[in-house]
Amino acid sequence: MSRYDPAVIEPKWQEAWDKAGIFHARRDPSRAKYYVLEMFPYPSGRLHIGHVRNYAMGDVVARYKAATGFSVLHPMGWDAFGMPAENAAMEKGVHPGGWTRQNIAAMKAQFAKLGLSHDWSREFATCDPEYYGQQQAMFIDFMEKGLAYRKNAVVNWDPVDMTVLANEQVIDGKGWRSGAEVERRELTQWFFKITDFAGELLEALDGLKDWPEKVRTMQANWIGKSRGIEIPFHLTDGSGSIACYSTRPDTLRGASFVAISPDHPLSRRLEGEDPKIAAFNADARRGGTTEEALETAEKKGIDTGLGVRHPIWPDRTLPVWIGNFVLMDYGTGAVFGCPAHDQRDLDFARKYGLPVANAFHLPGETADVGVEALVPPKDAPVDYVDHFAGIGRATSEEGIDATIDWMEARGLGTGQTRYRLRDWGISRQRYWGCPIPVVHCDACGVVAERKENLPIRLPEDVTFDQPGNPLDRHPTWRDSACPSCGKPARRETDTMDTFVDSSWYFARFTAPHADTPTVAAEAEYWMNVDQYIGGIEHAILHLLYSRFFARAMHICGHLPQKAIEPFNALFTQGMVTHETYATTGKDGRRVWHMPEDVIRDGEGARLKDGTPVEIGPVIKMSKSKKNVVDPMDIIARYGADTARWFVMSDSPPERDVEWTAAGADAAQKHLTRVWTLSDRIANLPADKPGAGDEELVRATHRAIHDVTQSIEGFAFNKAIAKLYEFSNAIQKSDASKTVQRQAIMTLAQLMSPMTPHLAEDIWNRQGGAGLVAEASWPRADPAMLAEDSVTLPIQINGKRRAEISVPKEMPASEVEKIVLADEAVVRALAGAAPKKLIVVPGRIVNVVI
RNA sequence: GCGGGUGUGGCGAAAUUGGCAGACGCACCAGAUUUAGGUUCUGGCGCCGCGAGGCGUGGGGGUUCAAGUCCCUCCACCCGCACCA
Repeated sequence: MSRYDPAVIEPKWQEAWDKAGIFHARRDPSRAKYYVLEMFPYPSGRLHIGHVRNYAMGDVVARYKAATGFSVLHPMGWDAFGMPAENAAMEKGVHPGGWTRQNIAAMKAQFAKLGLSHDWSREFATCDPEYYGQQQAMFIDFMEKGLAYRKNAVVNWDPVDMTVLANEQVIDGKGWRSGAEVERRELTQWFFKITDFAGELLEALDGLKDWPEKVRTMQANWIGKSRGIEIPFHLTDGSGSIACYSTRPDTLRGASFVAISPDHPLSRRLEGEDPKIAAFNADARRGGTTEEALETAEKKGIDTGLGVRHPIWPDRTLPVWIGNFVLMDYGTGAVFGCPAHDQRDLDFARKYGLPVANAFHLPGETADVGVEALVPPKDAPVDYVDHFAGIGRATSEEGIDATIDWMEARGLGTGQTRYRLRDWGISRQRYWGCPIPVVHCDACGVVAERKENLPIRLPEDVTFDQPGNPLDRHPTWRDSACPSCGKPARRETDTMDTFVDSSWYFARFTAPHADTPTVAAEAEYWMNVDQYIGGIEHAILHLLYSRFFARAMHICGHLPQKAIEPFNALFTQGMVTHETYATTGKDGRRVWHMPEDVIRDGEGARLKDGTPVEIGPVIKMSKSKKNVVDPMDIIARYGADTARWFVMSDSPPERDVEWTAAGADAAQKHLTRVWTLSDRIANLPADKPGAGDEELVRATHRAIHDVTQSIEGFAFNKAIAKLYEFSNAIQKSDASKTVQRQAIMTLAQLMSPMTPHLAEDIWNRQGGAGLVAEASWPRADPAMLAEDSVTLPIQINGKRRAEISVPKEMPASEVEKIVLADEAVVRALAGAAPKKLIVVPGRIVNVVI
């Protein structure tokens, strides 16, 4: 009698797969391809359980698709540039490259233990010069096509670390690392022209049928299309005009002031003339850009003393204010305020005593706005007051359309479609990123490197003992020659945002070591990614950037037209959560404890030394709350198959799943049971008489059908439930050895996408040919799915009262006879005839009395 | 504020086109095996009720022979965006 021992069988089968090389993707035009991709990890040094869930799901898809005959591409690599490596360099004095390489090696060893069907022959890290050199080549292509350009921009500047910070790295107005108050600085930065594609990126979302609705909506909101009109308001002093953008020109009658941003050119000019304005603007700029700061920020303004004429009624003069709430980088940086129909304008008007006049009323009402602005839904009819285009009762929607037409026809404004989306600033004052391949020449200006000089490699000899970008203070790296005139020139020392690296890696996997970014034949065959799997946290940035990049790559000839939407289907998996455990320390502060240090019994929990522990909410695993489990510990204790089985078993894949020791124990018990069952079947006498053979054969086909359907529908939890059912059926069966053996082998096959090692071992012990990983997916025989007889529930007035068993094909008239003769029905009818008798063939019967 | 989503036993969850609510698993209860068990096996397990029976898918209303599923309305929670004119 042997025992299920994952520690023995898992390495064994991993080695067998490796030796057979079965996960190497090969371009095979005679077969349909399937490209499944999980978002590649940042090489932090350790896998976490969320990775396990993500890759386990991808592995189910990859192994299933391979079994059903597809030529599968399932690659893996490393998103290897980024801040943590530089932080490690600063804190521990190691080199970011060495640190990253070590982490990659460590994580790769961890990956190996999971038994995933990745094609490691295509592995690369984004910090490989071979990879980022091609990225630099594309940057030059983008420059030539006008997709990459330089401009001045206001950025978050950390004065201590001396670098630009992304918005996400600014917390409460302070640098996340240094804690220094972040300044807003104007710097010349590189941008990608994603705004050129705003409309297309928005419209194409409709075609992404296999993306989560949520992600599509989030992207649509992010792109933020609006339709409006730009209206010049002429200054009364004749010195020009202020262009205001509005989506509500129908409310022009109620305009009572114009507000401009502190960063508006006019505002800047006035700063030099009026110290009070200078002070106001400086104060406004200091205000943090964090959500909290914005939410609590008071709407403040200062009267410039200037006036503008109302575009419709030129004899009316509106004051021009500077408002701290007016954004320079949306619209024109200037708005007209209509207090009656905008709450913010109303608050502002009340505060500074500006007039409030309705542009419309709700039908049947005439009262003017008080403390609450009147903003009805855009499809609700309103009665316009004294409208210049003669509009009476109309919806706001209609009012806006008519107003724009009327004003455009008279040259009073220009209809416009605008987007919130802004160009993607990619410059980072960092060492550990892809160098931007340009040089600065005193004579020629900014010049792209020659492609034959690529890759522009990062220098190895750098120090991190001072803040700022080591590339800036490197003695020789910056020295270069101008590719145009040959004179001495300086290299660009900014590197690219790491989101650039991850915006095209999926395309690079199709030809990972080519000396061009992609290879046409490979991209043509393998693109698109058929199934992409990752976290919802990338719903906007990564996925939007990738969609932009695919379009830009297509324009530069690096991807076929069909790949401009690179991900056919997207799946966002839920997180792995865990209970939290806390005690209260001497200073009254909360002390968190790791699950491995806690003994959970019944309702309570205590530390291993007996101290009672408070059980906290089930939340995403995080280092700070210490509610983490290490996948390597889990594998050492339970095996990879148990970990994989459990993270997919309890909850639907898109939902969070709670990791519990009890759940993991249960998963392992079940796998042990299946293994033992296989062992028992193997030891059955060959001439064992078969009782219930047909029943088990039917159950087998039913299981094939149900599990296949569930995997196809990304319902791994349901697939696992069906597998439980099937193994229970085998357990209870008294069929002949041949039939039981067939059933357990089918079970192994059906389990193989989730628990590949166990499946392989059972397959092998039952004498299956070759590797189960290479076997064709079983097919359900439709004849075996059809049942001969069905159990029909009988309802009386919609309540279930009895059931009958009838042949499946029995005509309704026959069923009716049986139903009317049924004891419960006879009793309920008490001699009367039913009002109605509904027979849904094969389904249900309802007797209405 | 805007947008998206979710509400089903003690818990995680199932439930083709409207057709037996609670599959499967966890926890729990009972029994058996065991020197012992945080083992294994068997059975039970929505709620109320001794029972007959009644009630049950966030609340209320509606359509239907029949509603977790369709319609109206209200509530709660979660997520995303948010001074976007």
